[in-house]
Amino acid sequence: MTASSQISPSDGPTPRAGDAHVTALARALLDWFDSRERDVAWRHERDPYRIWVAEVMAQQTRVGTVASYYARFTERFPTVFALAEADLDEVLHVWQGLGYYARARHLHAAAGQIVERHGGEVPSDVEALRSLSGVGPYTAGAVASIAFGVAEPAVDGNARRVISRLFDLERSTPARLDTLARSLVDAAVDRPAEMNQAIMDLGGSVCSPRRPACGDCPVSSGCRALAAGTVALRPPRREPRSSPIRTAASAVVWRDGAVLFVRRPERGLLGGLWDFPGTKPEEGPVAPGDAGLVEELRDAHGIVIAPLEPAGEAFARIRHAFSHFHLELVLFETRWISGKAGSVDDQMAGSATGYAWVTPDRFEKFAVPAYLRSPLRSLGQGAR
DNA sequence: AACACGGGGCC
DNA sequence: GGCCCAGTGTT
Repeated sequence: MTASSQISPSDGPTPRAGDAHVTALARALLDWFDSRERDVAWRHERDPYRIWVAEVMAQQTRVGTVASYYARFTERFPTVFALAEADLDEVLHVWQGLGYYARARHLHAAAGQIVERHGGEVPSDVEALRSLSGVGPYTAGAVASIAFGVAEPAVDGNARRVISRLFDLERSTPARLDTLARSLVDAAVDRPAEMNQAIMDLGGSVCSPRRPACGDCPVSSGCRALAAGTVALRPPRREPRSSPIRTAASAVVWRDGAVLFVRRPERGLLGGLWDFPGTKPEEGPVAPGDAGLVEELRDAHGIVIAPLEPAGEAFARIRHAFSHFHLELVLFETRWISGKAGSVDDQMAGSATGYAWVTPDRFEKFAVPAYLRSPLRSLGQGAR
């Protein structure tokens, strides 16, 4: 049995904190949350540091994907101090494959800020949290409420959908969502953590984007969008953005049984990850062949490689979808002739110089974009 | 206000 | 194989 039968639909204008609709919603959501099997491992966490890490990982990423990364990350960096003292390169390596690498960079930077400003203790104050790198309104509210019991809303994408539907919001602006989420948190006396998680979990399960299971919903009788028949319209979908095709060529440069890795700039796409040297992705559906590859390595890296055969066969062709463009990457195997970029023996050159000659047995020690994993496996199998 | 920023799951 | 998802920082 759910508490939904106790909720009467209200058709009034703007709901206010403390009104009967909000009170009934809050009670039903808490009842539902309390009776539910918790399906998220870190919901049992009490350590603010670990809660913070989990919330940052959960941004933009499904919980099922996060789980193994979370286990590895917290094992390798068990405390704020461990994270603050680590090399960014190693943090990125643990983060490899999770995407949105700025999160890892900000997490690392924020650990240093917590050590400096707060003696290594994650702050409970929302403003202090908000001033940390990579901590925005959502993460600040989530950590404050879940780790410290502070009565602050935490509006992620799931909460946004749930609230937009419960209150049938035509336009769900951040300010509007914050006000309504806060009213629910305030109505859940002394249980802000459970209230926020109930809302988010509902959005992550019953109140899904496409096929909400309104028949199983603990607050269906208080859902104004359901009553109005507008569930599918709440929240309004953002119009899809165009995703142009960009093409690029990269070089697998062999030298004495090792391959040249270059470190990508910390800012920007795949920032701080290791990559093959090559041309910049340029718009256009036409395959670039090897055009410009030899010149690019000479001009950008001061490395001379053997000229590619005119009809040189590509080692691999990769298609990878980013959220805002499609990458078509062609890899060519080639030989080093001359140029700086350290030596094969100097294995420590990597992080400091941005260049590393890497033998296949060490490929896995480098953080690379997900789309290079498969080609790297192939390279490792055929020894040169 | 609009855009940059990954990768995986779903249909 | 294309579509969808969605916090924070930057501009």
